[in-house]
Amino acid sequence: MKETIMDKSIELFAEKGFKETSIQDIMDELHVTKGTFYYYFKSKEELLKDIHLQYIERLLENQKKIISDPSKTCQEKLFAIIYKLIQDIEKEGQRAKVFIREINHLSDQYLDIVLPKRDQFRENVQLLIEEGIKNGEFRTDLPPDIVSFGILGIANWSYFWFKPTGKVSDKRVAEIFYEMLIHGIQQNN
Amino acid sequence: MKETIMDKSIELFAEKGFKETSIQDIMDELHVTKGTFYYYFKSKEELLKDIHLQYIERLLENQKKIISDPSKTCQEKLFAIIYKLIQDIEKEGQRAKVFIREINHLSDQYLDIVLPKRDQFRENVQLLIEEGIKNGEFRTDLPPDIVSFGILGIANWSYFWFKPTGKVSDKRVAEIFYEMLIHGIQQNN
Amino acid sequence: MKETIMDKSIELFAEKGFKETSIQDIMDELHVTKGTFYYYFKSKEELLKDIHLQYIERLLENQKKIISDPSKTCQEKLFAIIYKLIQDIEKEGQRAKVFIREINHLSDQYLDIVLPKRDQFRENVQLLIEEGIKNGEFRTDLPPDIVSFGILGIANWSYFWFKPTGKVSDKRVAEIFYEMLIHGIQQNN
Amino acid sequence: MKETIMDKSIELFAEKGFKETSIQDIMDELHVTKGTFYYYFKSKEELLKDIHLQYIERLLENQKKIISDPSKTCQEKLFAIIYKLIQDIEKEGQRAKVFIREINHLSDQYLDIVLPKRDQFRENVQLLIEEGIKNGEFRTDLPPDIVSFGILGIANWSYFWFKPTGKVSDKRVAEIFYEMLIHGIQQNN
DNA sequence: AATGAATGAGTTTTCATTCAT
DNA sequence: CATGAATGAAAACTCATTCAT
Repeated sequence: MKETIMDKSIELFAEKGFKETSIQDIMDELHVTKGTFYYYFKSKEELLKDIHLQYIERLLENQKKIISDPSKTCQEKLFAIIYKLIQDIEKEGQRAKVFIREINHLSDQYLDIVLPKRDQFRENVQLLIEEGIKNGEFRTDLPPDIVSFGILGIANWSYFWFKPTGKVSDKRVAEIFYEMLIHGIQQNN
Repeated sequence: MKETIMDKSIELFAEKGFKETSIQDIMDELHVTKGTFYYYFKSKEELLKDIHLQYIERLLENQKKIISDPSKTCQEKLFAIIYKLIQDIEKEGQRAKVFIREINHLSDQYLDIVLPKRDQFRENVQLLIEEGIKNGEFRTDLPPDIVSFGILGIANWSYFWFKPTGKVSDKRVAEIFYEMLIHGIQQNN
Repeated sequence: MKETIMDKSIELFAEKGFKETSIQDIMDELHVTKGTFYYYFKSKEELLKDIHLQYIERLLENQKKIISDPSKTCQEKLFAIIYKLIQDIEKEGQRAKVFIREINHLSDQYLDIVLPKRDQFRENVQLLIEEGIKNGEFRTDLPPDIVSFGILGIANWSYFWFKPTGKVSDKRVAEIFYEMLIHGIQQNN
Repeated sequence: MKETIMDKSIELFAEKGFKETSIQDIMDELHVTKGTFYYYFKSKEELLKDIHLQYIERLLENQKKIISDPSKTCQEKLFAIIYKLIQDIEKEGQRAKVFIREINHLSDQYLDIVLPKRDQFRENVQLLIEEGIKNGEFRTDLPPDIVSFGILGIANWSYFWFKPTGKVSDKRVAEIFYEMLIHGIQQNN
């Protein structure tokens, strides 16, 4: 039931927004009464925290798997991360939407738990860049932290416009972004 | 007065969020009564629409100025657009925050007015890329629409992390992102 | 309107209790909507605080008038205070009931305002006793603080049993208590 | 278990109030589930009734022991009753608090059981006074019913202010009140 | 005896909006 | 232009109670 409530709330939060979705709305769709919600969650905000935590933890896990693969170069790992992020929109689009859009409805108490994990995801990308710089895969004249923000910007922003139903596949988008990032958009003669 | 209300509401919307800010909150800070609000605005949502419209129109104007400058190459124009966007965070950070974050509180009726202008901003970037491809400045093997989304992702995402008070200036960030985009992050031997 | 709400709420709090009376109950009887309540009061608890404060301040005022009368002996003043307290049940019985019974529904924040005034009322009785001891009216071998608690106990407890409609008048009850206190209940031969 | 629930609920009712304490609160502290409560009690109100009944019955028993002691004078018996009441605060303070403060949360159905016993306790004091009047121990010019209310007022009110941890012992307080009642507070020359 | 899930009616509170003055 | 009062619909949350297991 707890899982059911989370799933349905993600669906509604993604569609209408956190503030616009009432507990009533969620429970109505599940054909159970409002009181039931509070048997499983302490508050609406706790539910949102759980959604965030579950999502970022899965994200970190995936990232870890990719990064710790010794058979891949840094460039390949970078592609894998970007691909995974965009691929997620298809399968976990709603979760991602909520994760990116509704973070500001968490109060400090919960942010203290969620934000460090979010930061770590970005930091791991930075570490990957740094490693790539050391081993000669990446340019030495670009600051890895800013670059990591740029890369995540490209990928995360997809949630605002990418439609899985469109004519361009998630893999193709990832490839284009990867190409753009690796070789730049300038024409080389 | 209308301008005063808009300014104060932007301030509060940016800080606390649209839903979290009541008309009362806004008017309290202006030391006028709630009723006054409805003399100047039909509804809270109309206020939000006005904020969005004002912002995107100024953005489009700036963009137009940059693009229509015949003395600049496409690459220079691209840099100018990125720089302008990031520079805005410093001067218009609150407006930008509201613009990016609170779009989903506009109902269809208002989205019909705002969204086309938003799209046009992105489309203009795409047109710039296309022009650059034609004149040999940009690579021909990358689809301009996806690239334009990527570029805006890099720039817009800054609103989530860029602190004007930090040790890296807006100009420097813009330069790094520009470099990254133009030449790519790969080390070339 | 604020006064009307207070009056009606005192009536209902006295009859049914603070917790048992909902804002709805109060406003229903006044034929206005619930929202109106929050135009006049910040919360239900603030209303209770206002009731307490209004009551204890009137009590202190009356007490001051009695005590500062130079034409009365301490014994006469003591009688006046007791009489006033019991007399109040007839006219202000509901207020008194709420004042005595519902104090524990005020949170610390409000208790800090109300309790010092309550204490002062008791302390003033103690000061009166002390003065009477000095001028030879009262026995020197009884501690004035405990005595003051005893006196207030006798008077305040009336709220639990005294019925203004009964066959004994408020004045008669005050006289009996006064006699009992002054000369004791022992038969002297 | 039933006894355990009663004990813990008295503790919590005394501390936070009847309405403010939920069944959940009580059972949480006992590390059992809410459902268990309804195996032992029909309702929350029945629990409160049981607490009241248990308390007043013990009180009546004690009173009976004191009153039926043929070796004591009425004055001695009166002292014993007052002492016992105040002494109770130390040992049974929480029970007493609930007994005095939460009576109004009992509905008529239960009041019919509890109130007669409460009244009887007071009436027994009245009977003691009447006996003392007959045998010449007490004044004949004071109505025994009102006097009994006064005596109980003095004693019961202690629950609102008497702190067992204070510097004055329960016995000393009882003695002072007894003296005050017997001989009065007036200075006799 | 005890549990765990669910209910439903109620509670306080918020707030966009209206409107006579 | 601006105010102050009122509305009404909805929100989050609480909790005594029930009941199958």
